[in-house]
Amino acid sequence: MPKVRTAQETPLSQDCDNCPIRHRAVCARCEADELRFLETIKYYRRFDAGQTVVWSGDRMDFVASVVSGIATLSQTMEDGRRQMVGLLLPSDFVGRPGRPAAAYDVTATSDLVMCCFRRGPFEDMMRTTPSISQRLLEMTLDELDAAREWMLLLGRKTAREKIASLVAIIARRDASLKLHGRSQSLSFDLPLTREAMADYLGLTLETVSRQISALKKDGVIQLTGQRHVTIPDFNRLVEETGDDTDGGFLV
Amino acid sequence: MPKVRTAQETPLSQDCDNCPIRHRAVCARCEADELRFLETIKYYRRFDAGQTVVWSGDRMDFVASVVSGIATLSQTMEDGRRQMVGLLLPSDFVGRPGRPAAAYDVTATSDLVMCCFRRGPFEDMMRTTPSISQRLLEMTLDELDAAREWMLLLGRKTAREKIASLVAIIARRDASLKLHGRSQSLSFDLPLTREAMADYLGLTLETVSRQISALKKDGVIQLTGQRHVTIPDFNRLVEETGDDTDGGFLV
DNA sequence: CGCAGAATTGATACATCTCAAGCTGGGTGG
DNA sequence: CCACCCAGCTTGAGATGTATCAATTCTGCG
Repeated sequence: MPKVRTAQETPLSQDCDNCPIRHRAVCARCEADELRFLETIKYYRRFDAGQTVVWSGDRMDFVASVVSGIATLSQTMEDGRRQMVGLLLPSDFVGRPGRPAAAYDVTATSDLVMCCFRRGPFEDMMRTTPSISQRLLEMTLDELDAAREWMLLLGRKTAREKIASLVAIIARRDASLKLHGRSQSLSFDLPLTREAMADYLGLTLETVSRQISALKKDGVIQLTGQRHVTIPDFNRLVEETGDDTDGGFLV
Repeated sequence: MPKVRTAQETPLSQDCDNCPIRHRAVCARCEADELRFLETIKYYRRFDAGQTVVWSGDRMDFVASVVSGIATLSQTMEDGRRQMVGLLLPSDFVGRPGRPAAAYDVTATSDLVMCCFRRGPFEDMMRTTPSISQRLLEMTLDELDAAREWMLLLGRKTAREKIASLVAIIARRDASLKLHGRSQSLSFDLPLTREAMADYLGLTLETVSRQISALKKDGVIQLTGQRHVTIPDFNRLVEETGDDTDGGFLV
């Protein structure tokens, strides 16, 4: 039967105008002439699910946008304890202008396509092109808010609240992509293994599994197979997250 | 004996040239004429230790730099669980351009002086002055790195490692202010109560107290009174943090 | 001197981790 | 085509680190 198709096989256009993340990525505010320049310093790279994009400490000669798929940022301690510190979705930015080495491990969680910009020319462009650096500032401030939300989760939430929060975040993102209404029942695949969820939530994978089972038993979520989730009542799920039920949601 | 002097009593110059944070704050890269403009939109505010600067959700018509003293950013859940998500030291930036309301509680941990810029004019200036927005981007990227380091601490470190990490961070900052050599014995005051440390570390204050006692008993730190700490061997302390002993330290 | 806030210390409870065994589903080789 | 295999997942039993509840003890200050 057909072998799994690896990510390298399909070619990609260099054309920024038809790019699916054109209006959300770091280039969102660029004018036509600026895009033409970006096209000269960019190249696409594809990774299969599970592949490592870069290791922490490796030299990194590019910065990039996630075009499709999901990647994670994580840190590992000497004895192997691991903490995910970023979940990168399409349009998110990877790398730090001015920094020659990766500060975190970057891993493709699904098949992944990245739009890479050679770091030197990109840095030059940032100096002269406010539309790039202003957009990057905005995105970085959003990421900082998300990181702080995550600090509350890691420091103070219970295992059950952590799982509910993660499911709610994935549900929200999925809903925003599919443009559903809010209160009807939502249904989507979890893009992470139990182990990756554990790394994200500061738990063990056994605890993740137990809490998912508990939320299922209590009717907060329904599972089809191991990855597919249905949310019968989104408000009920939000109650389980420990967050304010009324507004105030960032990112 | 003399009454505690409240923060309001000493007047302050508006002169940016003599500002103690001139070369580290958001204005670090400004030219003389840009400073002259900033002087027209800025004002100082003082807060006593313990005072709240703003509450999460409050309207916030300014952004600001910490001139002296220490402030914290924190989030509170409905049932009172609290997590600190930022520790603001002199030269750090408070507030988000473009956001009309505070996203976090901001509290003065010590007597505090802030240099506030009216938000509207500051945002206008950002659009036209790359030296401001580029510096802000750099500072925000640094904060994001610090937040991610903190996520590792919150998600994966033991209580003992958390305390050691906090003490090491305060020691490093103190050393960088005083320009000590690295390995000689360091000595400084903890700028936080046990409760504030607990909020920072995702622990209870009892656990903080116990772990400080344990590090003291093991000779990793020495205590004079409840707040003053001496580090006889900085490398020994770093070993207790769980971090890589060799290089790779961010922020 | 005595009070109030901050910190320490003790005893116990409990959430999560750890170690271990078994399950499930999809791909593969015989 | 079937049995096997393996990664991913679930479940169980017991260990352990931290929280919780409750007394004291410090310390600075009025």
